[in-house]
Amino acid sequence: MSVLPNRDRQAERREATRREIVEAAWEIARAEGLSSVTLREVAARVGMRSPSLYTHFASKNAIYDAMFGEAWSEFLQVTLERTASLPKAPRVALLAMSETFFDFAVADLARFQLMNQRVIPDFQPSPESYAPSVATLERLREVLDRLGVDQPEAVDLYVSLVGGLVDSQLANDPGGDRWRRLLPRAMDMFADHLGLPGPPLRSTQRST
Amino acid sequence: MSVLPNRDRQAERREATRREIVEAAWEIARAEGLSSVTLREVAARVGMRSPSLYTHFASKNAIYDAMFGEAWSEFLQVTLERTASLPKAPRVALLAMSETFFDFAVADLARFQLMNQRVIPDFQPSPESYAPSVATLERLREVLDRLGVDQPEAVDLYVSLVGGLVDSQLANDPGGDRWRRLLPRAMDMFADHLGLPGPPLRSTQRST
DNA sequence: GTCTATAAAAGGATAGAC
DNA sequence: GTCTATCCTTTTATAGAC
Repeated sequence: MSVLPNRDRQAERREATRREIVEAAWEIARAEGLSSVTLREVAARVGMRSPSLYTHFASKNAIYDAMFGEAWSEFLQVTLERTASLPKAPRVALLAMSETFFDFAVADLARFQLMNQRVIPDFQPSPESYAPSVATLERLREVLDRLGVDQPEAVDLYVSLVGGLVDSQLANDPGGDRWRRLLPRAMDMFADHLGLPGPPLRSTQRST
Repeated sequence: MSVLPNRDRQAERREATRREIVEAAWEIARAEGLSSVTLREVAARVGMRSPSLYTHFASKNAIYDAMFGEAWSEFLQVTLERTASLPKAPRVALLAMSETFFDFAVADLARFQLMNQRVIPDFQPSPESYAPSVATLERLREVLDRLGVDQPEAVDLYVSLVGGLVDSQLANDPGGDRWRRLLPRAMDMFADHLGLPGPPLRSTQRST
């Protein structure tokens, strides 16, 4: 019957409600597009009226902000797990990482747009929500460096290369694998360029 | 004083008004974002009231459709001009093309989003507006083939590579050139991968 | 071809009762 | 913490006069 446990339970309940709201917003974003998220529909999905959302979020953009932070936190976690133990061979490791990133990005267009593109004109992530994205890139640099990708420009090139394949996949063949199948070739190209050791991931093939 | 000249003038005037409307929509899209285009503001910019727009376009999405078609037509024209006479050396030609594409894409975020990303949830381009994008890719395949990039997968890789650099530039360094500077390196990497002849575009540099 | 008037809906956000 | 009530704005689109 002490006070603190009650406070804890209240805080937990509050946090759970916040999560419910954000999850409802994700559902709408996935189904109807990021810009189609409305407070009314979010509220309806959690069994509330829209004004009640203001108890938990200061504005609609605050919900987008929570979504942004959550998405990058998830990606950071995926990154940390995937990079905790990588294959020794640099090329194999590069491919494993790329496939992880690719699959995460391609699994959810709305999430990808919120994380990496500027779809909501007046939305700017807060420093707290931005932090996990910085941490992710930091971790990526660290791992790439250990694989022999030690030039900053090469890291930029790697990010662009994988990101470009994701983009093409989402834009031109959503749900398919036309660009995902290019990952081994792309990683070989990249590894060859940097002179990374090891046998090629795929047998070199001629055009005819 | 014949009839047909009058008809012609009317048709010209009508077409000019359509162009004015689309140009006003572009201005708003560039200034406030693609999804912030509203009929009221478009109308205001051309000195009309919003209902009058329906004389020229059946719906708001019809305006987006005209914008989409116009953007790809411009890009097709830029592509045709740039590829009409290319440097003989494959690597130099690749770089020249990439720089043209990159600069066109990076010059206008709203245009890039409308052309290549799915920012407006319920917008689907009409076949007529989609046509110039098909023609552009066709022309690209043709030119790349002549440069020695004759595998379909290599074309996909090229498109992703340049597109990824554009994406990174727009997302992480808008207005800058951090990723544009990587174009020569990226083209060398790509050319090396395909065994294209010619000296590298940039001197090979070590990491230390 | 453009206007006024207006529909009809939906949007984000606030005030104040409970 | 959630509600009702409501504000005020904005949105796309239509009807009908001129």
